[in-house]
Amino acid sequence: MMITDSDQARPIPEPTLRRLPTYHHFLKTLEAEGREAVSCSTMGRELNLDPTQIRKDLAMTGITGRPKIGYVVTDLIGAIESFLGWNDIQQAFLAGVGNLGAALLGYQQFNRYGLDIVAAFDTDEAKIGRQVQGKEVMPLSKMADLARRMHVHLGIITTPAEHAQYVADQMVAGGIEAIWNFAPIVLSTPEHIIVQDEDLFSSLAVLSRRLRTRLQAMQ
Amino acid sequence: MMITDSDQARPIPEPTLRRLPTYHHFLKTLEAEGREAVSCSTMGRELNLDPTQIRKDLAMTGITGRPKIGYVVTDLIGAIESFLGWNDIQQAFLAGVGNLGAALLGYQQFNRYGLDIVAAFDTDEAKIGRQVQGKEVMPLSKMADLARRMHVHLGIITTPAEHAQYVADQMVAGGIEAIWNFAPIVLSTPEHIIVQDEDLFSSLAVLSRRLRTRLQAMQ
DNA sequence: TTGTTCTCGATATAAAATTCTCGATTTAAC
DNA sequence: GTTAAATCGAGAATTTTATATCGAGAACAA
Repeated sequence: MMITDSDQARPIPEPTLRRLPTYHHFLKTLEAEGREAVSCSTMGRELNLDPTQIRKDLAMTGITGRPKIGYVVTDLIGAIESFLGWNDIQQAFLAGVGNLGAALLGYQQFNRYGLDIVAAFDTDEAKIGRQVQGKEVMPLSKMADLARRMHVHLGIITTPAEHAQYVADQMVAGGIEAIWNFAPIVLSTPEHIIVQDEDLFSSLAVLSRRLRTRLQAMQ
Repeated sequence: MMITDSDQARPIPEPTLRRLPTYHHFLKTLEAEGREAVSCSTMGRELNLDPTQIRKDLAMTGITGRPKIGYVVTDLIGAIESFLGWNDIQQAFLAGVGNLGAALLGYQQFNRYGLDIVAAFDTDEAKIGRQVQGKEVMPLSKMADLARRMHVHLGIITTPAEHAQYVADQMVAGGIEAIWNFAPIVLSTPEHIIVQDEDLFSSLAVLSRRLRTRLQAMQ
């Protein structure tokens, strides 16, 4: 019987998933330099991580290394990409063409990481019909219907907090399976919907607290 | 002897810090609705979190609740804000006026969360001298010196990965204490510098993997 | 060939975070 | 008053995550 990573009984730890892109990026630079192989010890030194932790993370992708050598760089990159599903590109809709929404629309890099934002939606009449980063902004009212017809499974919410729940409801109505939510609220969605929150303020809180503690210690 | 939260011997768990803004935002909406008090059970139901976990998180801020009642909403908001240092506003420099950098420059909300981006820097001649979101873009070469003269302690990096390390070095040279890093690389900085990484791709990885697993399960 | 060094991978241990349990306390209803 | 319901706060138990240990395998130098 063939063993694939989807046979894994236990879900992948989220900390592991969050570290994989770090490895991926580092490996890409190694690849660009022409490095053939790399060990966890080397990576650990560069990335300030425990080598054992890296080894366990990488093992999750199903790849195996060789004693004394480590892992083949290109294989490792491929393993991470296929593990994360970055090979088959997902089409996505984005709702909320403000500062952040426009920024995400312009992130060409996403195309290399499994994500293609194919359309943007907003309720602001001034924005509808205009092109932002080369993508046309359409009325939010058309989103659900279009999502269903185009079989789009992924939605990105970059609206203000107060509109995020409505947008999420529309996405669910349109048959969207997963939501990348940049609004700082907890969305209420059916059980089966995958929601990934990306809250800038969470990150800012960690930073603020540390800096405050530091500055206070210095008086 | 007065006990303040800075007397805490043990560092605050990062997961706790990351959840505090979630509570804060929820409490703000309660406040707007005129709610006087709230219990952990109520919050837990709304935010899909364990009430005990919320209770422990809130206890970190030093606030105390009352049985049967819960916490006073406005007190709680104040406790979180002062705990995170969101009351005294930090001036910050931002380097890298691309899509994301420009978006952050336009985030007026930051002013209410202890952050004021006072200047932006870039190496692109086409951007230098221009106003972005009402803030003038200056040459990166002037950043370190200005940081020192203006006593700016916080730097935000929104450059492409390949320039992030150089920018970080400049920030450190300018006496900056803390860096909010949006570039997807691990910065190498002196021990005492606080670095908070905000990697969109980490978040995307979690989402990608879950969606891939889901779609695969459905064939 | 033989010994040395490096690294993987499995297992064990430790630390951190979450969840559960329960007594004490307060409010509000009876 | 007395009782019932709700909730806090402290501590225990569980789960998850991170780190340490160690044997075996592979490359390389002598």
